[in-house]
Amino acid sequence: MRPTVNDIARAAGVSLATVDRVLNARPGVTEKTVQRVNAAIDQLGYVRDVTAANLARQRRYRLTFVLPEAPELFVATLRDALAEAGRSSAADRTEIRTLSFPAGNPHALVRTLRTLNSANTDGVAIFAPETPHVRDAILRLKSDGVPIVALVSDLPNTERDHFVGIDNIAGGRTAAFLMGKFHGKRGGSVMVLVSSMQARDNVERRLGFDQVMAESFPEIEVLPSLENHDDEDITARVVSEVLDARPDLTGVYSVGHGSRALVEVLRAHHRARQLTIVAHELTSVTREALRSGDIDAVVSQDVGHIVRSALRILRAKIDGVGIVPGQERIRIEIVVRENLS
Amino acid sequence: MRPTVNDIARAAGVSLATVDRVLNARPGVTEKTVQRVNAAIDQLGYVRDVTAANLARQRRYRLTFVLPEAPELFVATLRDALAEAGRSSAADRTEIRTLSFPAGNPHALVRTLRTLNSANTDGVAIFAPETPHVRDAILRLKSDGVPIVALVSDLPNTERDHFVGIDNIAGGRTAAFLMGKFHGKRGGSVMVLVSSMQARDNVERRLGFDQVMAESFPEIEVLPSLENHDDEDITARVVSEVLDARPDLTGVYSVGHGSRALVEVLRAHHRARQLTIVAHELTSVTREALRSGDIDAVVSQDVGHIVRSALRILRAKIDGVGIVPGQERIRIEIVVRENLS
DNA sequence: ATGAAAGCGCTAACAC
DNA sequence: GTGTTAGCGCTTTCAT
Repeated sequence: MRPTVNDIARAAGVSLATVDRVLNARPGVTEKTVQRVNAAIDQLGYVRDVTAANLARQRRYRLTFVLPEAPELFVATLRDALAEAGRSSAADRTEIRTLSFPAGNPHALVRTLRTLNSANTDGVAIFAPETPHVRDAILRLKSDGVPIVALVSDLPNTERDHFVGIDNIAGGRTAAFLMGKFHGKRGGSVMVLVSSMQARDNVERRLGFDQVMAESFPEIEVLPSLENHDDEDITARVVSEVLDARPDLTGVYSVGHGSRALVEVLRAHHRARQLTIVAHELTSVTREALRSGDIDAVVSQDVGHIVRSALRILRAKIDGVGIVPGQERIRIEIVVRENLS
Repeated sequence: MRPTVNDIARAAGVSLATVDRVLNARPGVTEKTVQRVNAAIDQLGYVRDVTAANLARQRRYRLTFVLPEAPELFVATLRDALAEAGRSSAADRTEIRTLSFPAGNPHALVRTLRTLNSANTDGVAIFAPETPHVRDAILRLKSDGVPIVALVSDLPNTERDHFVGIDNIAGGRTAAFLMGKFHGKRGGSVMVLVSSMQARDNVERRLGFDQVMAESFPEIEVLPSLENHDDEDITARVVSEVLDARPDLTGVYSVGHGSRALVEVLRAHHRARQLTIVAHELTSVTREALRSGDIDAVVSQDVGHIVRSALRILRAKIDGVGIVPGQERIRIEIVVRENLS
């Protein structure tokens, strides 16, 4: 039988209330008593039953997800995963609220963040680019005692409690490895399409991609980044231009979270099948393009895992308990036609 | 505020005990009362608090894992994952017991299974080949009311409650896709090394592999399976023979759970780098061989995920609650040098 | 500074 | 058949 607070109380010769005070590091206990209780705790090997504690405490976890209002399908899949998680969240006493801000509008984002405080939320998960004002808003929330996790794109200068997403440099390296290996030993040139060089994840992916292309596949020329700012018209135009200008093109690397316009243009030009195409994020578009053979490989991250992980981590931070690191490591998934779930 | 049993009792005009009886489908309640309680339940939108129920019930989950005593590193990684899970299992009132049987000894396995019953275990996870006696032993356990999940290799004729592992046909298809794509458009021949054609997962992988090689890469010849029965000496010998007999060999597909001897022989013959090599399961050996470039790709399954999933599913079956399918889907992971955790 | 006692949402004896 | 009551392991007033 596992020892309970009662066993500790008896062993230490104090009351339940005192044990509880020590357990929760609350003031009003003599140092000597604290010692005695702690001695009993590790002598009996006590581990507190978090579920019982939460029951007594009537704990609810009011968690807020802050997501961009963006056209990319990836964000939609993330929202779907969140909605799915919301369905079973009542069972874990979790209330999920989602706040949206227009992508690329840091002011709106900051305004949104300003509405949040420890009185109305117990934890925040945020998918947003890091700008100075955003950083300040997050620091304020943190100092208000609200745990924060960064989703998908890290916010390294905000003291966020955790980053839930893939290592994007390694993601770019993986994309390059696949590009090089699928490409074959002949020379060629690869177009790189990014959504924005402001987005940290995009920059990191491009960096990793360049590293491996240079190291391992020097015979392939990597063209300068084309920025599309997540605008499908821009994408259509710049991709068309390159396609016309470079009949020798052999590959395309789509760095950002959206690939719809790219796939459409490549198909219209009848170039998709001859090119080696590597994209990021599994969405209805990339899924279908993998199936048809238009895209060769997708480097992805499991949005369901990201959401569940964010929830677990926030709850753990709120409860002040540890996490299982292995369970929270978001893997860099490689998806090809044959392992398409 | 979420409604509680008290609210239901009040609304239905009955006592707590009666609500509890209805909730747990226990006998001794008039049909009419049942109706009234159920009406109140869905009128108030009641969802039972499973943690509170488990607290009151003092529920412990005594779970048994039955694993082969096998030389392959993969089994060792599975055991490690289990040990890791065991460390935090006290928090979820779960007691994990591991039973081992000598690989390839169905009698010993059956003897082990016979020691199990509903009095000494609440759920069983088993990684073993399906033989008639094994099937009977499992059916007996099932009819004793013990939930069963099959790990890694399915036991489809045993009415196991769930299979926790990858779709091995798709796993073989994935391996073939990588083999073909990495191989390049020249002809060639691929050696296939299986551990045993008795093992269902091996057979399925080989099947999937052949499908895709025939469909998509007909220019590559796929050689007949070489069985090694997980014996490293046999592996060394047969691989050496083929290597000598087929200087035109261009690829190797390692189907089984172990690849140590294979990697060693290929290195000794200085053939690893020129060949396209695809193996299964991420272990210290395949990890190192990916890093060195000796193995090109590994098709794997996350053992940590497998173990956590098995635990969640068994607990859910015991509690009679549902699972989140997306969370329990074991992904077919593709691991290359650059996304090596 | 410490303790007694009630209660969180649910289950399970034991009455009636 | 149905209700009363005492917990499960922990937290939290409110006394002392």
